[in-house]
Amino acid sequence: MALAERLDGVIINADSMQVYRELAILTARPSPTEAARLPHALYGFVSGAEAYSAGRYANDAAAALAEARSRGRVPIIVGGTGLYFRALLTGLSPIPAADPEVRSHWRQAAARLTPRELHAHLTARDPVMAERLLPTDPQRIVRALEVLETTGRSLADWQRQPGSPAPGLADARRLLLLPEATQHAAAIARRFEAMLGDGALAEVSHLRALGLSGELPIMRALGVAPLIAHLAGKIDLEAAANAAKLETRQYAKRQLTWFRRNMIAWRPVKMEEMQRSLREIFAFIER
RNA sequence: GGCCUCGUGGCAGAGUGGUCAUGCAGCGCCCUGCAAAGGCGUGGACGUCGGUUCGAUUCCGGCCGAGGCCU
Repeated sequence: MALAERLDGVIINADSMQVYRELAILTARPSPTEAARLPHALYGFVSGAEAYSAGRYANDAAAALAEARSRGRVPIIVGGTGLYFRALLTGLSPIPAADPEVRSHWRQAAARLTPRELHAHLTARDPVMAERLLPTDPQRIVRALEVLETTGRSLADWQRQPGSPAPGLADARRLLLLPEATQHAAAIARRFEAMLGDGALAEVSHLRALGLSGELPIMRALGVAPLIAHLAGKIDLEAAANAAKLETRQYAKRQLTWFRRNMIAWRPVKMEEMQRSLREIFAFIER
């Protein structure tokens, strides 16, 4: 927010869950007040009934960047989804979107078959990808199968073609906000309690009433499953909160593993020091 | 005071005279269109002291601790 104000910027989302309309509190989306104060893009604009994707994000974000440019605003891309940043900064291989029917066929197959059986299908059709993927990884096996079937070419083949970064990001300044490790668990707990105080339970209750499939990404947002279990009378609120905090900690850990590996050249900023470092951060951005 | 049951890794929970429980958590890691997803790997234990035995977490005894019943 401080950067956006200073630079006359627009804040563009890079978080896979903050795109969904139905979940504002639980995904820690910018509040309506914040959103009114400064231009924001790609927040809460997708129905939870849809499965959004990195591919769609790459297109939407490129459009948001172009729009920012045309208005003379500085784009400030903010979020925690490493793959979305990769999609923007490195680009994804130019693979056509999977045919919806083919996709749903293989996803249903995945629900019915064991991962190994699914993998056997892949081995029969695309030995190269089958070799590359573990027979225990149904999600990626499905992806390989649907790409092969809709395009007639192996995913391995497609992935040999490098993607291209979104235009204008070559000289992007990259900041990596990092939590203080020893205080992270406590911060996560506090954040979840605050979400409950802000009405997360009611939000999930509305989401639950939509009766969406549990397979959809929105239903896998952190805290959704435990809060639904509580609403269904299966566990008490404290147990639900503990479960939500636990899955958040586990997610944060995976996230950090990704960052360590993929965001090596980013400039680290300790979250606790962000306020104090603002001047320094401005200098880094504006150099 | 007596009798009985029990005492396994952070937690739950099997089991055995000599070889591995397992699950969860923790820790490490992977990642090109569901990524807040999906997947892989991994340390750590048998309350304590003695006895029996080639060998005891496993059998026997003392002690300590927990629970139950009786007085």
